[in-house]
Amino acid sequence: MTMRWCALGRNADGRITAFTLDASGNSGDPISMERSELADFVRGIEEEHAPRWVWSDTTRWVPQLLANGVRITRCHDLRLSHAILLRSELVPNRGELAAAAAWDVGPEEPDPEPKATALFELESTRATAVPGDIEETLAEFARQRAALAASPRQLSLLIAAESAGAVMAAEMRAAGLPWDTVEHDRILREALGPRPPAGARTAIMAGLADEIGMALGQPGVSVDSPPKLLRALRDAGLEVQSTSQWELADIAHPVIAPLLHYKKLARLLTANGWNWIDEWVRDGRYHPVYVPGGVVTGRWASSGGGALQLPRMLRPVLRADPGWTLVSADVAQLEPRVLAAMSGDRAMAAAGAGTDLYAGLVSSGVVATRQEAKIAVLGAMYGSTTGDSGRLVPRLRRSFPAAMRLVDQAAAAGERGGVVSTWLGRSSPAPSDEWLEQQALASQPGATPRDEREARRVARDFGRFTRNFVVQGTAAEWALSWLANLRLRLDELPAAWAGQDPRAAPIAQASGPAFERRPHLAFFLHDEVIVHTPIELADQVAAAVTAAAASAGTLLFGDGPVDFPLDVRISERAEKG
DNA sequence: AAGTGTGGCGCG
DNA sequence: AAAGCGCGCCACACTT
Repeated sequence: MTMRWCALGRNADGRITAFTLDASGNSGDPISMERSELADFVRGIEEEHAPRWVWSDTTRWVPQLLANGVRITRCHDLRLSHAILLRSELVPNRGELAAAAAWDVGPEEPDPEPKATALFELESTRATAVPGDIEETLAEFARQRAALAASPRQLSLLIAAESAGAVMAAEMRAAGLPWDTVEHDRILREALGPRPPAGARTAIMAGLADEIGMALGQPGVSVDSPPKLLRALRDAGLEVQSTSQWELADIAHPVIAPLLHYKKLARLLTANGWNWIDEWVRDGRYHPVYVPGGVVTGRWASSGGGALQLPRMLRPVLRADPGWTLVSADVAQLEPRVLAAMSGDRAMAAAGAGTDLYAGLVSSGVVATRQEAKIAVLGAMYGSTTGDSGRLVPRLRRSFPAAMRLVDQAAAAGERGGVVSTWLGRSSPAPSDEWLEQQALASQPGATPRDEREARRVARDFGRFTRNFVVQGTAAEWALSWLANLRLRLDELPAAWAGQDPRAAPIAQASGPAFERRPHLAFFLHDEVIVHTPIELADQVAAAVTAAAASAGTLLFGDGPVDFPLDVRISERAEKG
């Protein structure tokens, strides 16, 4: 039998059952095992058959496999797939999925760090976790296969990409991002001065706070409390509505400079200061918790440590192990390129034919400066109507009618309370009952002008959401495809080192047994990826990153005119160890 | 004391 | 410039 899928589930008695299926869905005999046998079982099946593993929830299976040094190539994550298929307007037969309500749950809370133990802890502590037993796993898989069989092909791509994302998120969490705490401490000291006692300001911040109090004529004013600070500013004669930095920046007053400086330092200290290092960096690795599917558009969310908000000033802190280096890549203007590809807008594709789409808009005469191009494009995708951005959008409408029609139609659908879908078929959530009720009330005879105004306002809000949903969501699909393709290419690379004694290959011990001799994904942020790799393979990794981007473009959009150029950098800070 | 809401700011 | 999309996290202020 050709093994195409291998489903795993647990039994009531705590043992694990594996069910293998061929392409027709015929199953082999069930295989029952103790939890302690699972890692070896998966390793053996993976090497011989490389099936698509089918399981309830990747976060409950992969971390323990990785802790035992076992990686898998492909999976079908039933929880994430259920969420997509249940809501997708492209799935015609959603009734059975809707009836399986036990599968419609959000992501689990982050577990404590999985231990490298032979015993698997597959029980969830959460009451609302998805079912993990083998019968329910097989039943849900059958429902999803039926749904996919009745749906357009691209949904199968989306399910595969989402599932690959789940594996990659677990792998990146386990491997961690190589983090130089000495450099981090140096940056903190340079900006903030020596580490203060717990809960206290640094001396530099205290000095700035004194300056602020002096400048306002209110010694001891509370800088950390926006309401109090706002009152103090207004008492000092500054006509501000908030204490936001963008409102303060342009005011000429002695308090502004120390205040903005203080805000910068306070942010650094509380968000990414010494306490953050203590909490999140272990053994030279930052282990962020990625949450695939955590954003409605399909982007990943994160939980713990603010992985998606690492400030630029801390980028020098990312440092490869001795003998290793970091290959970083980001896509130039991913979202407008995705919009050009989705809409088939040939003029917009042509503007992006270089490496800089914004520069392309300038040279084709649509706008005068690169800055204007950026503002105009973002305004078009976000639904801006006022300011410079809103003023520039009509020019785009003339130059790129197909692209603008696509986002305008998505916005119109949202304003009507409708649902829109991404290129691969992820659908937006319907508006809330409250929203619908508000729209209904505003069209009743007794509605006040205020009712109508408010209803129109929230309608436009929802239209901006659906407008952006199709672009942001499709960009997330492109990025997932890119990453998944890259991962497969990276797994082919160690062969390139053949002829060398594998025992001589550099070891990244801190990344754990599954990653210590191979290039691996280390970080992902919407349109940006970082690979941690032995130096010898860095050029090949860079080539793989580029090739993967081309593959993603072809996978989603065929051989269309839109390309997705990358900025690829190999870290210079790594030293041969 | 613990939970919820808000302002502010970091990222794409 | 600070309006227009999506997030997470912190400190403070207010509620229970």
